[in-house]
Amino acid sequence: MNPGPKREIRVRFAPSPTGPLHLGNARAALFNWLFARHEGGKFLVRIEDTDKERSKKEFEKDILEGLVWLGLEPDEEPIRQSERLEIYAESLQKLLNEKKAYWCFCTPEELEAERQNQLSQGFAPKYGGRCRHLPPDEADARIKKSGKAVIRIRMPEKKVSFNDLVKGKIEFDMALVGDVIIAKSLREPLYNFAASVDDVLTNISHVIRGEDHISNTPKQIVIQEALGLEGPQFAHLPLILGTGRQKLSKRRLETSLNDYKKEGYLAEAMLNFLALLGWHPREDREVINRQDLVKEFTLERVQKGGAVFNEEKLNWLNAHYIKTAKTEELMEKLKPFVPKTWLAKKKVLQNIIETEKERIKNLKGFKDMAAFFFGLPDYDAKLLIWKETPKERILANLKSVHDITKNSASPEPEILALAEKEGRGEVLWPLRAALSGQDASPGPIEILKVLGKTESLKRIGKAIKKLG
RNA sequence: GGCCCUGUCGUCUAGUCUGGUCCAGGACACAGGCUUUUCAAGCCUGGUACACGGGUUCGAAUCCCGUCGGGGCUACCA
Repeated sequence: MNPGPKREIRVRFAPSPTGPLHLGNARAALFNWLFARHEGGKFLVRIEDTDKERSKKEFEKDILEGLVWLGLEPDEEPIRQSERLEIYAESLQKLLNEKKAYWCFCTPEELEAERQNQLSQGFAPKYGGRCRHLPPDEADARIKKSGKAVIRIRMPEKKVSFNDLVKGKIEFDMALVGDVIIAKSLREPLYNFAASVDDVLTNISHVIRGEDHISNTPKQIVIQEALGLEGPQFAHLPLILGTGRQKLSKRRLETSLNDYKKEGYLAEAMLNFLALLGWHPREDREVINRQDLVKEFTLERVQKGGAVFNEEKLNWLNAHYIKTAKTEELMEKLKPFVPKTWLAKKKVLQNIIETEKERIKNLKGFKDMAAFFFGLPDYDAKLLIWKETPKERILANLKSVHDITKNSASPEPEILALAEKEGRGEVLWPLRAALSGQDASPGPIEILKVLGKTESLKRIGKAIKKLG
């Protein structure tokens, strides 16, 4: 609890690979990373895969990939708890030898009956301590015979408090908790034990995690005390909530960060958004890049209350980052989202991106938005008509534009002049419709430039035919 | 039920520690307007919040007490 004055800052992100990396986890990872970078410390990743049934390699992969995407790569090779069983067994044996932990032979059925009984009488469920005073040699004999026993820690009946770096002082009465199970066997440690051992053995200085772990904290402190090792400081982050302050919806929870990537969100936008969920810089600033995030981040400014996930703001940030991105960079990011044939026409694609940039909401939507540049969609002749303008006038204007485009080296000023004379809507609308085949698109002159003379003439010609 | 955390616009939040400059500021969203060939973008304007009730004080979003609301945990899951 009393970190030395020069203790090295080491934080960890410790997900269990029982599901994809979701928003809550991603934010916990980000805050850890930010804290480490701000303090000049190290950011580590630990895979908590002690639950053999639920842990899956594919989830581990998803989590690690998500971190890479956000640029939150660990400073040391990630470690896996499943590969550290020896270490936990040793610590477990040590506690057993020192009588700080003991074997418990109660069956799950007995325990469940006890729990129900306590609940029905209005008591908080707690282990009664039947096996607490079994003589060690008797326990050893039984363990050799049946092999079926779990390990419990002797919970001291005292109050345990810690100074949470975001919540302040928190105190628990451990008399209410009782002797909790810390392992299913010597080689099957449970979460609270494995995490406690790892945090001290890997020299973690600050444990920054979701507040769903607050009630685990005193147990972990007791375990670390029993081990005789100096524990880390704790900081518990408010949870991300769903609409209505309810739990984040199942759908949202199951939406992995990588799904957002596939939907066309930029890592920068996601990072910015996640940072603002439960944290805020000193100044009123909504758009804040990675570098400034690192510079500004402190745990003191982390919000205490839960934050509702608000996708509209994410969308706005995403559009903002797209709008302000360099075309070259945008092109790189767009690559996985567009047909290969488009990529072959690099220069054209670049011009298209330039014209559509401020309209793009997400990378995925770009394809539909820009498709008309590569092939004129079929459209109804009615689309060419501007408001109440007679067909004949539209036709005449399109013909004039066709002539200008065909004969002039730089047709833009002349088209504009024509539009001034004949009416902007009467000239520009049908031109735009003819070139795009859509009711919404960038301006006609811009499209014309991207399309080039030949293709533009073809499209205008087609429109004239449609009207004629 | 018990234990713990938490409560400023619909949402993210500034302000709370160190009471007055806050009849509460910014952002997203929304509404209206400007611009405009369309859709966007941009610009301008607008509305909406200190959960409630008591104190303390000349004065409270800020301090104290209570109530209510929300969340987490209560596993041989993490």
